[in-house]
Amino acid sequence: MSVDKVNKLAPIFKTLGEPNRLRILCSLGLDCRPVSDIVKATGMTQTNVSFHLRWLRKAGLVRPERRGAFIYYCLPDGELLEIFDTLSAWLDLKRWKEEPEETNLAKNSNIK
Amino acid sequence: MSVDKVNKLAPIFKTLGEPNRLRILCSLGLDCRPVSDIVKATGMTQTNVSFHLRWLRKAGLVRPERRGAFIYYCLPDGELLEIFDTLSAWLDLKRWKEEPEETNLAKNSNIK
DNA sequence: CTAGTGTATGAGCTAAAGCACATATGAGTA
DNA sequence: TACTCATATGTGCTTTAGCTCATACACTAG
Repeated sequence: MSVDKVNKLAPIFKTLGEPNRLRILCSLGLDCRPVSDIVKATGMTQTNVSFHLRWLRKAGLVRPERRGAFIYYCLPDGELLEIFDTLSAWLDLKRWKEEPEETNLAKNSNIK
Repeated sequence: MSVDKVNKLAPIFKTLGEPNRLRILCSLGLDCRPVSDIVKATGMTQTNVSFHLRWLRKAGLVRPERRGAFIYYCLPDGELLEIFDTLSAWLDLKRWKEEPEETNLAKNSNIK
């Protein structure tokens, strides 16, 4: 994988790596929703939702759309959610087992 | 998407969101490589590579395997890299355009 | 125009991440 | 055993992310 790809993907992963931002994407699903809906759905403060929406906007993962006094946010499409599912399934099957509680690679030679 | 899935995915995304960690995964590809190889390939310091490898281990994305004096690191399989490609392609096609340099949603009503 | 609602922004605090230096551990070798 | 190489860990520093409070901005209704 190229340097370019790393530079493109890392900021996206970083954006997705914050649980509240992932919850916001989650709560959007395939619909467009106003901020106030997201606030209700997630239980986060309005300020904090707006804070994270800025990250998501800058990452290009959501788009704001004003409708009267409200600003609706939408995902580009459903594929991102599908990628989440693919990754989730992969994690369940393939991920290496967690190292047993604080394995100290230097102190225990339990590796082979 | 459920709360469980968010709790499972967010730490993975967070792990992948650090450019140096992504570069390390990158430099592994489908092979198993010793730390010293990663150091050479990435130009990072040994300390820093070890620091990030710990994150990757805890996330279950790499596994250490001692071979003599060396410790080799491997990915579980190639699917993770494929997921990267899928996401990368999606970003190229579907991602919303970045908001024009510091668009201030409060100050400009250029949103329809 | 004024008041009220919805949302974004700025300042400031705190906790955590990223990094390097020094050092410890573990394996191989003489 | 003692020495060297490969890698991990501990400590401390600096930067950044996440959060909240207060406030500004945009729109609507009267």
